[in-house]
Amino acid sequence: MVFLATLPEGKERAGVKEIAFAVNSPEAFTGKILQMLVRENLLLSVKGPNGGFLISEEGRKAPLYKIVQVVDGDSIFTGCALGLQECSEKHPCAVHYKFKAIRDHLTGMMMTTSLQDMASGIQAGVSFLKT
Amino acid sequence: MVFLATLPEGKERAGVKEIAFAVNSPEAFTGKILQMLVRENLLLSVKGPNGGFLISEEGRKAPLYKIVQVVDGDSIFTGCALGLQECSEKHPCAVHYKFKAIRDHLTGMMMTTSLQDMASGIQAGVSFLKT
DNA sequence: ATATTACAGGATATTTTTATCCTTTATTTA
DNA sequence: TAAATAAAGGATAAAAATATCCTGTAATAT
Repeated sequence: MVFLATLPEGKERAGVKEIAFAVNSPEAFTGKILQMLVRENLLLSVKGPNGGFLISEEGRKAPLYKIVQVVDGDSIFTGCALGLQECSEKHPCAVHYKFKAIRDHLTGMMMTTSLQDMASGIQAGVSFLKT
Repeated sequence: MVFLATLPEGKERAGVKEIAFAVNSPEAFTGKILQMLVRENLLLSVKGPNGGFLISEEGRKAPLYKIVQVVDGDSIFTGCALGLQECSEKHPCAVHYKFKAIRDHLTGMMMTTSLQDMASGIQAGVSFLKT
């Protein structure tokens, strides 16, 4: 997603191969993840010659939070630190409140971080997509 | 560890079976984790009749941080959010600084949380070790 | 001393996650 | 309209994490 967000206007589409290389991830595996993102409308795909993936309207507006949720589910935002099946205010684990603060921090960060935030560092050459 | 920390003076030792039941975890698997904690000197073990595990001097002083490190390694404290092999100030990923804040928050929380903190909530009946 | 209890640890199995392969389907361009 | 390109998706495989089994060894109590 970040790689696609760094593409210049006029060339905002890239194939699996190009994307996988850019992020140093196996091609077939990258393809599966791209499929998830297409199914959830964060990406659009185009088949055939000069096809590939590009960020959708919805995808471009989505915070990092949404992308993580689509790819990894939201256990990272809601799961219990100690692994309790039911862990809540009513039935908290031994670190429920302390861990909730961490999760809220994480969730907040991901809610307020946009692809554009991430892409601009890459574009400026100050942050990296691989190795 | 928390369960052992809740045991009263005079009965501070418990067997694998009792511990596994208390935290609703498979017995053999729990045994392996207890072994790790013994090897790292956070627990002491006693064989034979009336044997079992108890918290060592060192274990009782250890912050939650240390326990997590022994059981899960420290990738949770140092790993890159985007999975880059090398992610550092010199070669940061697109969320390096934002994620560092989260990790520091987590690390700080675990550094300052003691077993006693966790155990006292259990003892008071306000927090739980299972389900 | 011996029987019994309980942890230690190596070997093995299961499950989940990660990754690949291959056929099908859609699209483009010649 | 045919050939080529590229994503879609089901089936499969490999790797990693989680969990179990079983034999050995140490300690206790009778």
